[in-house]
Amino acid sequence: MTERTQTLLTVGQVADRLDVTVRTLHHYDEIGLVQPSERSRAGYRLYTDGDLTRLQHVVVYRRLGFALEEIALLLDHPESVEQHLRRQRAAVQQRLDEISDLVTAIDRALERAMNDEQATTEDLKELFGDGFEDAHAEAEQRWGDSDAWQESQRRTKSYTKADWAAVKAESDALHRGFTDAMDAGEPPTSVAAMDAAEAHRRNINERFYDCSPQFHRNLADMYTSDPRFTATYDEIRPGMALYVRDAIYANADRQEQ
Amino acid sequence: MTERTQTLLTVGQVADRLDVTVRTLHHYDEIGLVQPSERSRAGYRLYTDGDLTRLQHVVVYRRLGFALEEIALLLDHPESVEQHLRRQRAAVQQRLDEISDLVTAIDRALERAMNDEQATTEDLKELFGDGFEDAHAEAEQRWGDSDAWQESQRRTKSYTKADWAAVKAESDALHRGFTDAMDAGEPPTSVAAMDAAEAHRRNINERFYDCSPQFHRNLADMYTSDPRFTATYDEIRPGMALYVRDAIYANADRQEQ
DNA sequence: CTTGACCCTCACGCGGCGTGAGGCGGCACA
DNA sequence: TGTGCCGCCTCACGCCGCGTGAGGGTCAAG
Repeated sequence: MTERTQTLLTVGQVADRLDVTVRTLHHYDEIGLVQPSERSRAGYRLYTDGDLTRLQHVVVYRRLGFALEEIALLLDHPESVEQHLRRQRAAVQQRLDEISDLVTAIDRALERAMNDEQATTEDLKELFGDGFEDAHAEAEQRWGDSDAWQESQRRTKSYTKADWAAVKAESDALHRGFTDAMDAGEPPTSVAAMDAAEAHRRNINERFYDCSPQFHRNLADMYTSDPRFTATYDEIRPGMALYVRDAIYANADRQEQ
Repeated sequence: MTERTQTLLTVGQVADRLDVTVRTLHHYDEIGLVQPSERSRAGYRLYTDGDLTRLQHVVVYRRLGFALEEIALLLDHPESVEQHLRRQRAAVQQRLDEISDLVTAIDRALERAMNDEQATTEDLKELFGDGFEDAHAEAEQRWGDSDAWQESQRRTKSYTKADWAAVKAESDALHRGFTDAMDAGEPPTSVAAMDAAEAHRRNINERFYDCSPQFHRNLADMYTSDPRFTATYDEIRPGMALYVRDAIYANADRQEQ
């Protein structure tokens, strides 16, 4: 018969042709996936056309996302290729879905990050007036070491302008809770006033830090002892600072039972 | 200030809540990504709410496909989140494209596998007549050890029904090459006959095995010495087997110069 | 005979955990 | 007061698909 003059290729040449690395060829050899049919006397791997064909198949299947072990199965049992392809298609389709979900998730995250980017000091001034910065600095002085302050800082750091707007709105609503009770002639010990106080406490819990009824009393004291807080409240309604303090105390007593 | 009564959670509890494994928590602790703020006297990891929050962020970013190292950066530099998100979106989008390419690639592969599944013996009978099986078996007997036969087997194993149909069509065309020359009164040594022989040789090269002009002579001998081959050819045109043999010899002589 | 481009064989590294092994701690129930 | 059992701890190796050297041989050209 004829002596087939095969073209035998070394690793480097094969690597170039099939666009894989030499290390990859070594690896496939090691695990027995594609072993060169021949070796030169010096031990060089020599790949025949047949080896190349097999390798080409491996490369294709790899691109289709098959694991090397599976590829070995496929090459040795060509009859099961179709089944495998179906399964693979399903798996890849699932990954596709996951990733496209992922893209929309990232998009949503981006949207949030863009629309609601961290509130700037400007934003806060706009919402709460010029005094905000000073008040904040002083509060830091006075309460910076406390757990409550630190937790508050941690939480509010990530507040967006929208969040702060909500805080402002909630704050206004809480004030209305008190003024409504006042205007209706209810005493600070009335249920309406206590409910307003409780809403206030819960809002602090929600937005800033854990505020127990006991701690709420401390706040209440501050509203009457610190003239700036007093002024802020009394500007809304004369006597409101005192009213709020008493309501908070009444509520704290109620809550503790 | 108030004693915040934190709810401290052990690894197992955290794992359940955030749907990660305990090992994952250990890992994050090891690499310093999320370290529990506290430990019990016995060394149990105890996670605070703050730890949980951080962990929650990690879990989200992981789902978005970030590497742990990147996540550490993101958590420590929240201002760069948007940039990262953009980059990540681009990367994920690219993967999405790749994978959807992959799906269509698999689909094409599936289509091929379905439409062109390996030709069955039935198909071959249909194309080449009932004698095919016997002829094949005998050929195996006679030539099974030869390189040419083995290479032929290797190649034709993956031939589809469509391939075999093409082989049949090519074969018919080659026969016509010879009969046309015969009908035109050209001798087997004519250029037309030699060209037909050369086309025949090249077709074998293409479809079955390396067929040198020298080896082609062996085939030619077989066409006249084996009555079944003779019959096959002579059925097309009386004297064709001989004509073909001579044309092949003439062509082989021409090719060798 | 040298040079430089290849080739070889170890053998470790990476990312993100999985999966034991071997040994305490904590809590319920007897 | 034991006794189970579950959960926690700390090593430490394994996995996949190679990347990346180190340390040394081979081969063709000049």
